[in-house]
Amino acid sequence: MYTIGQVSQMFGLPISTLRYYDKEGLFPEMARTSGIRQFSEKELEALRIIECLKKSGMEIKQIKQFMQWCAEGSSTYPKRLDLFLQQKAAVEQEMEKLQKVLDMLCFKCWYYTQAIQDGNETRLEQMLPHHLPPEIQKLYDNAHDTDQPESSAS
Amino acid sequence: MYTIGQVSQMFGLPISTLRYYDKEGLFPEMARTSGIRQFSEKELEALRIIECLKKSGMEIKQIKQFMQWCAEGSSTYPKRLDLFLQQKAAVEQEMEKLQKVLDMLCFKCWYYTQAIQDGNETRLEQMLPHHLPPEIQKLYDNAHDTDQPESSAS
DNA sequence: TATTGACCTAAAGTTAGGTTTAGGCTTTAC
DNA sequence: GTAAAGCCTAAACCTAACTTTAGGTCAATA
Repeated sequence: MYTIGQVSQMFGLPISTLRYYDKEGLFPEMARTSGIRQFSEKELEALRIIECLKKSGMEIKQIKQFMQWCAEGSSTYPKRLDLFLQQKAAVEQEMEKLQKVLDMLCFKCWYYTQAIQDGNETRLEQMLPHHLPPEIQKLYDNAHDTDQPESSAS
Repeated sequence: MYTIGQVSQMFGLPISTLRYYDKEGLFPEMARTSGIRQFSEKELEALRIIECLKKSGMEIKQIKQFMQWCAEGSSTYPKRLDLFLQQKAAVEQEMEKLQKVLDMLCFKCWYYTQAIQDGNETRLEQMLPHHLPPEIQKLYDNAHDTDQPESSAS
């Protein structure tokens, strides 16, 4: 069993954040002795999951839902599996987007390296939409191939 | 030249957001005719960069700084290059963190698939910290190897 | 002529995820 | 016995990034 101060140290989270999570219902089964929170191994694992789900883009309210399912027992295994499958897909999509962002950033790094060498952007502007060096063209095209919410058809 | 409504359509962004970006100084050189904003190719590329930098975790204020450097001319090429190098490193780090998140999610998917088959978690709890199947153990270890802000030494 | 649609501004409102403040208990060190 | 540490609550406050509201201009269409 750990106090809130110990858990704060272990996870590098402010005490106020831990209390906030508790108030939001993220530790539905946490014990108390004369008002003082008792973090057990169960709450530590919950905290690991909370950090994971937060980074995966999930909101506190949905995480609360999950923690309640955990408290409800084995009948909610399928719901919990679904949730993790969903978040897995969401993170995979997020990583694809970040790869595109990275391509844009790499392109810009190349671009400004050239601009510094040339002292201006005239040569670059001439190469611009389609006459870049092959490797750079790939980055540029990937970064600029907008996957907009198309209106398409008709 | 495009109107704000056209740009809103093209990028799938609300008009209010475009006006907000303008008010925050993200289009320092945008033209107007009798009060009406004229988005040129320059502003469209700016918008692509804005979306990229935002996804890379940068705040509006910092993006404004960058846009001002662009308006200042060739003397700011080195600053702009630095900024992109920095953001590139930030995104690479973010992707590493997301990979860890993904490992945790994959582990949990496996875990609940097993739990559903077994009907309970007793078998899983016995395997738990170190006796998981090799592939799963990797995921678990990677997800649980906390890179906390250690106090270390002494 | 009047009404519709697309643009404009300034200012107030919203939301999530915390953080801070103010006041209070309880236990251990001097 | 008193004061410093560590715990508690409720409620107010904060920030970023938008969004909404209220009121106004202007051009083209019915």
